[in-house]
This record gives sequence, C-alpha cells and structure tokens, in this order.
Amino acid sequence: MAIHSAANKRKSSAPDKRDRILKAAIKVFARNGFYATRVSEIAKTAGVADGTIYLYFKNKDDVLTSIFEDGIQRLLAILREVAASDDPVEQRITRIIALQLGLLEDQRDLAEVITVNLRQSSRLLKQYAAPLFMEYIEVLAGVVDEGQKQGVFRRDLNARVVARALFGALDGILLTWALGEADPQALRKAAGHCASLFLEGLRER
Amino acid sequence: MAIHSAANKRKSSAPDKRDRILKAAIKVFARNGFYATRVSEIAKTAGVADGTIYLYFKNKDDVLTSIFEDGIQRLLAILREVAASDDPVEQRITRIIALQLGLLEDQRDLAEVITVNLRQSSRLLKQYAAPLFMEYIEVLAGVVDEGQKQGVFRRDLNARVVARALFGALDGILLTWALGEADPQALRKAAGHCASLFLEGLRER
Amino acid sequence: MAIHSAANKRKSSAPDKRDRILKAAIKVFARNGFYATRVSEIAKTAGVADGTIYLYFKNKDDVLTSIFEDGIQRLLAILREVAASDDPVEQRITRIIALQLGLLEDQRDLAEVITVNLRQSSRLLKQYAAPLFMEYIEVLAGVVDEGQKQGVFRRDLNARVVARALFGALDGILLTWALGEADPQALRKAAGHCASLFLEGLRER
Amino acid sequence: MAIHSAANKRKSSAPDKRDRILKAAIKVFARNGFYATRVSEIAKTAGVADGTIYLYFKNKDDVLTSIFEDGIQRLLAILREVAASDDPVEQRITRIIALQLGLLEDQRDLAEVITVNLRQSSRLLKQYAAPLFMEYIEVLAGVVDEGQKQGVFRRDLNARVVARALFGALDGILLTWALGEADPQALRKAAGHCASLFLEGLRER
DNA sequence: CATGAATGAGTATTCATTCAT
DNA sequence: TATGAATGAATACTCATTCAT
Repeated sequence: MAIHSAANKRKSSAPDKRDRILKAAIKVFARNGFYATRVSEIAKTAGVADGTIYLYFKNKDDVLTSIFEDGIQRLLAILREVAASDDPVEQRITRIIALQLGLLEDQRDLAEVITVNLRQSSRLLKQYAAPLFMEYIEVLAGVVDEGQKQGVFRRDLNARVVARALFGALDGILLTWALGEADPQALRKAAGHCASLFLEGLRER
Repeated sequence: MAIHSAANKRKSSAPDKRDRILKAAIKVFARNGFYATRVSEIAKTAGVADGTIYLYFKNKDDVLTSIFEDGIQRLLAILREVAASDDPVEQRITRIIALQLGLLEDQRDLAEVITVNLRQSSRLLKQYAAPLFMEYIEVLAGVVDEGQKQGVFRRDLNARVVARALFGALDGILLTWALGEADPQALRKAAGHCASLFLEGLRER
Repeated sequence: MAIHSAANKRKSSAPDKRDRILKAAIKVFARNGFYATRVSEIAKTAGVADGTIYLYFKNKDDVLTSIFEDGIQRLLAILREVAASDDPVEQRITRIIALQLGLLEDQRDLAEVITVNLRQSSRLLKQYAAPLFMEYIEVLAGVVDEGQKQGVFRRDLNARVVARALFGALDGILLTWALGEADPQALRKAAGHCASLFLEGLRER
Repeated sequence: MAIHSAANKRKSSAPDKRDRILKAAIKVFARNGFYATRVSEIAKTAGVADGTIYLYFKNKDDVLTSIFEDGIQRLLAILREVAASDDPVEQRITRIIALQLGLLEDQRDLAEVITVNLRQSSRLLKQYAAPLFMEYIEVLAGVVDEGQKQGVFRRDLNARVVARALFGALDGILLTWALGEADPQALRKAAGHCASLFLEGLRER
C-alpha cells in the first residue's frame, strides 16, 4: 500500500501530464536542440500551459536532466540486460548496435535522445551525461572483455578503446543519417555493415 | 628596421588580433559551451573590446564557425595529401588515424570545441559542419574504395559506411579523451588499437 | 455583477493595456521624438514592464505605426462619410478642413506625433503612411473632381494636386500649432481662413 | 588682412573638404534621414575618412546643425531677396513657390534639405529649425501682408495663416512627389497649379 | 591635417519564470 | 491543479567617437 501510494504520487493524478511533457521535450529537443527550444514550445507540443511545466519540473534544465535520468537509465538498463544475456558475445554486440541506432522499435526516442542531446549542454554534459556515458562505455567494454576472456575476441586490443570506438562509430553513422537521407532501410543496412566490420576486426584467429 | 617593425605593427596586428580572439574563444567555448559563453567574455579573455570582435567576425556564430574552418580545413588538406599518396592503403588508413588524433593531441580545448560545441547548434551543424564533414567522409571513403578495388579490403562493406564509422570512432575516442584524462600517451595508444581494429575488420581473406 | 466585473478584469484589461501603452507612447514620442524615445521609457510611462509592450506590439516601429493607423483610420472613416454626403461640395470641403483640424485640436501630442514623428523614419513613412496618405488624397481629390464636374470648381487645376496642397496646408497649420501656441481658438480660426482661401482659389468664375 | 586670414581659417586649407562633407551629408540625410544615416556613410560619400569629419564638426548633430545654419540661412537670404524685390507681389509668390519646390536649378539641394530634413530630429527641430521655420513663415507672411496693403490680396485672411498654408501645401506636394513618381515635369506643373490656386484664392475682387 | 582601427556605451528584444485567478 | 498574462533580467550587436600613427 505504502509503496503503491508512493508510486502513485508520481503516477496517479498527473502521471500522463508529466510524461506528456517529457515526451514533448524529447521531441523538440531532438529537433531543435536544447538551447533553441523554448519552454513554450514544449508546452504547446505537450498540450499544456507554459506554467504547468513548472508544476512538474524545477526549470528548463530540470526537464533535460529528467530526460537523462528517466530515459537513459532505462536505456542503460536494457543495455545491461543485453550485455548480461546468455547470447554469444558476437550476437550481444549486434544487438547493442541495433539498440543504439534506435532500431529496436519502441526505443527509438530514447536512442535519439542519447545521441542527439548528449552534447547539447556543456554543463549538463559534464555533470550528468559524462558519468552515464562512461557507464555506457563500461558496459560495452564489459562485453568486449568477456569475449576476449572467452577467446572469441582478440586480446591485443584495449576493451575500453574498442568500446569508445564502437560508440563513436554508431554515433557518427546516426549523425550522418540524421543530417542527410534519413531512410530507415539505409540505417538498417549500415548497422549490418558496422557490426560485420567490428566483429571481423575483433575476431581472434 | 624601426620603420619595418612600425609598419608591421599595423599590418600584423590585425591577423594577430583575429588569432587572439579565436584562441580566447576556443578556451571559453571549451569551458562553458557555445551558448553559455558571452561575447564579452571572449573579448575580455582576448584582451580586446567587445566591438573589436565584430571587426573580424560577422557575429558570435561566425566565431565558432571560423574555429572549425580554420581547424578542419587544415585537417582536410593533410588528409587529402595522405589519401592521395602512393603508400599501401592500409598504411594510409593508419596514418589518417594517427593524423586526426595527433593533430589535436596538444589542443584539448580545440578538440572539445570541435567534438562537443559544434553539435550545440543544429543550425551551425547543418550549415557549416555538415558539408565539411561530408567532404571528409568522401576522401576517407575514397581510400577504402581503392583498397576494395585492389582486393586488399573486403568488398561486402559499403565504403561510405566504413568511412563514417571510422570518423565516428575517432570522434568518440577524442570526446572521451577531451572529457577525461587527456593524456597524449593514451591517445597515441588508442590510435594504434583503433587502426588495428579497423584494418582487421576490413581485410579481405 | 461581481462575476461579471471579475470576468471583465481579464478580458478588458488587455485592450486597456494596449491603450495605456499607446497613450504613453504618444506622450513620449511627442516629447522626445521617435528615435530618442526608449522602449523602456514608454513602458515606464504606461506603468507596464518592458516585455509587456511586446505582447501587444511587434516592435517599437509597430507602436508608432499603430498610433497612425488608430488615428488616421478614424479620420479616414469620417472623411469618407463627409466626402460622400449630399452637401454642396464647397460645404464638404469646409467640413473636411474643420474635421481634420478639429479632430486633433484637443490632442496636441497626437498632432505632433502625426506631423513630425512619422517623417523621422523614411521606412515607416514609405511603408505605412504613404498608402494611407494616398488614400486620403484620393478621397479629397474625389470631392474636388465632383465640384469640377458640377461646374462649381475651376477645371484648369488638377484635382489631385489641389488635394495634396490642401492636405499639406492643413498639415503645415497643424505643425505650427503643435510646435507653438496650441490655442484651440487659433486653430478654429485658421480653419476658416484656410477654407475660404481654398474655396476662392477653386471657384469657377 | 585680419579679416582675410579669419576667412581663410574656414575657407583656405580645407575649404572644399568641409563643403564636400556638408554636400555629402545633405545627400545622404535627404535619402535616408538623419537617424538612419551613419557617419561612415557620410564619410564614404564625401570621400574622406570617418575621423576626418570630426576635424570639421563637433559631432553628427553638428553636421545637421551646420547644414541648417549654412544652407537654410542662404535659402532664407534668397527668399528675403525675392520677397523684397520690386516685382509685383503675385510674381514674388510665384517665384517663392518655385524656390521652395527646388525648381531654381542650383538650389535644389537646399530645398530638399529644408523640406526633407526639417522634421528629422525633434530636438534639432525645436532648437534650430523651428525658429528658422518661423522666420520663413514670417517673410512669406510679409509678402502676403504687402499684397493686402496694396489692395491686391484680400484683407479678410490672416497673412500668417496663409503663409503656413502655402508652406504646408508646397511641403505636401514635394512629399508626395518624393514618395511617388518623382518626375520633374510633374512637379513643375504642380507648382503652376498651386500658384494659380493660391493667387486666385488671395485675389481681392 | 588625415586616417581608420579600436573602443565601449547604449538598447531593442527575447524568453524563462512567476503568480493572480 | 492549471492557466497564460505579465514580468524584467540578460545580452548580442551597432555605431558615434577617439587617438596612435
């Protein structure tokens, strides 16, 4: 009961309103960037009054922060789950690639947030995102490390460097994709090539 | 002598001042981000009056833009040279990687500005950086393509996708480096691992 | 009643505020001219915050423009009515003169803004005032033309030139009045003389 | 000698430079208005450096003031000459009309200044222009008055009101002309009609 | 006298945030 | 809770003016 009512505090009376605001913010942040986004735009997109936002968030920064806290933690959770699965490491890498590229259908928005908004606010980047980013790298490196220990992956490469490179490669592909064509098929194909490239590069022979 | 140095004072103070402004901007942009940086801060750091900045740059955007153009054009020029050399394609890839990471290894602030700040403004990113970025990708893809034609690299990977992945990987490595340790040694070692990873991934068997 | 007046407070305070801003603007524009007037001054005089002005007007130009449109549209409406009346043309001319001078006789500030401030910005003059001015001239010329067709006015004068001259004459009288004495009596007397001067000048003999 | 050298101070070493600046200022003020005109524009038009203007004038206001003092005094002198001539009053009126409309070939710039710039700066208007304007009216009224005394003009009209009306009429015609067609022939024809209108309106019968 | 690079005071406008309803 | 009108702090940029050469 106590737990339930605590959960309720956030979720019951205005649960969708807070969510609606966050969803709206993700959309407009992704489209225009954090600084170019007006609070009134978020409000309009969410279908609430400007002032309402301040009933659920301390200020504009807090909205972005909440996206990271709410969203990326969830993404990280999924990532951790994939990383810890029983699948062969190669398959895990492939699934992580799909995850980050937003190819896991219902996680598209989250993927967009992490790749697009990660670098939007220097202060937030250093304060909130950097640690989460590092954690992301760490999980990824863990998979690589495991592959190395299993003798599936080469041992002469630093797992963390590989993780950073993979993250960057995916980010770069997503960036070009967002700036240009934006054809889902192309992205899916690019994901395949990228996976093959990294897995071949990593393979122990 | 006196005349010469006197003449110089005028003629040379201009580019001098432009450089001072750019250096100051790199420093404060890296510290605070593009949006949180006040023009007056750049001016104060550069030791000039606010208005002086507008004698050398059209506006604040133009200052950020110029940092890229100055820096990336230089990178692009060397890249083109390396790409067009007679070296074996593998060696060219290795040199490009070393180049991109090495050029920035003693300029951490610049690296941060280039990897982080640019993405803070969607407009700048699309207007200025995208074309340069695409050009960079094109040159890189050319080398990959050549390797594929020579039968040295696998033919089942799209050269442009590989180029984007490589660029992104380097960018990602640079980002972590700029945000964290910033030890030149680490960067050089990472360059080696990254080269090996990609070359193995690319190798035709 | 209470509810009604409460409801009113919101609905009516908006135009109320807009009017307060316009009145304040007329006062400070007349005192200092358009360019020398700070937006913050208008705000202070109107008893609103600086930003509030931008809820009712696009920008400073728009404030000046609105003064004209509000004022001149009113003048134009009455002018059209008089011009279309059944009165003898001479009497219509006399009424128009009295009207134009009379409408402003208790609004010296407005007269000064209209006669002086408008010309301070070539752009505004050409963009907003010119069309209204031309329309005014056209209506006036229509009356003159009608008089000429009736054989009451000389046919050797161009009706549009006469209209411009009459408008200018009234403007000139108003300017002197606004800059100097500002005695309503004087204005009324001047109206009579002006009417007589033009009607005699126009009379067919 | 003393007188000569005093005259020299203004006229000898840089006489044309000061004049060139004034001429340039008249041109750009007439085109863009006082406030929209940049000092650097005047300098460029005059073919001198920005700083040079400050060797001849205290500041930007002083340039406008000098135009009034130098130019309008000259115009007033010509006006006084015409007004005091032996010609019949009707002819004097006709010549004055031509003068104000800038139809006396080499006085065109001066005419433009008085009609276009008169209302540009509220402060200058009240400080410098208003008295000169009143003097202008006074001279004009003097001619009318003389005509009344001679029995040529009606005595029932206030000479000053007539003068203001005439000045305004000419100003209005010039304004419409400047805003629209700007065909010299049209202006000349309008001048004729205006003269006829006022002279008939004034004629004693 | 002349130059024009450098200065820095001055201001319109925006937009996150508040609060009376 | 919800609203959205009102607020006013904050800042990029302009341009008249200066002064070292």
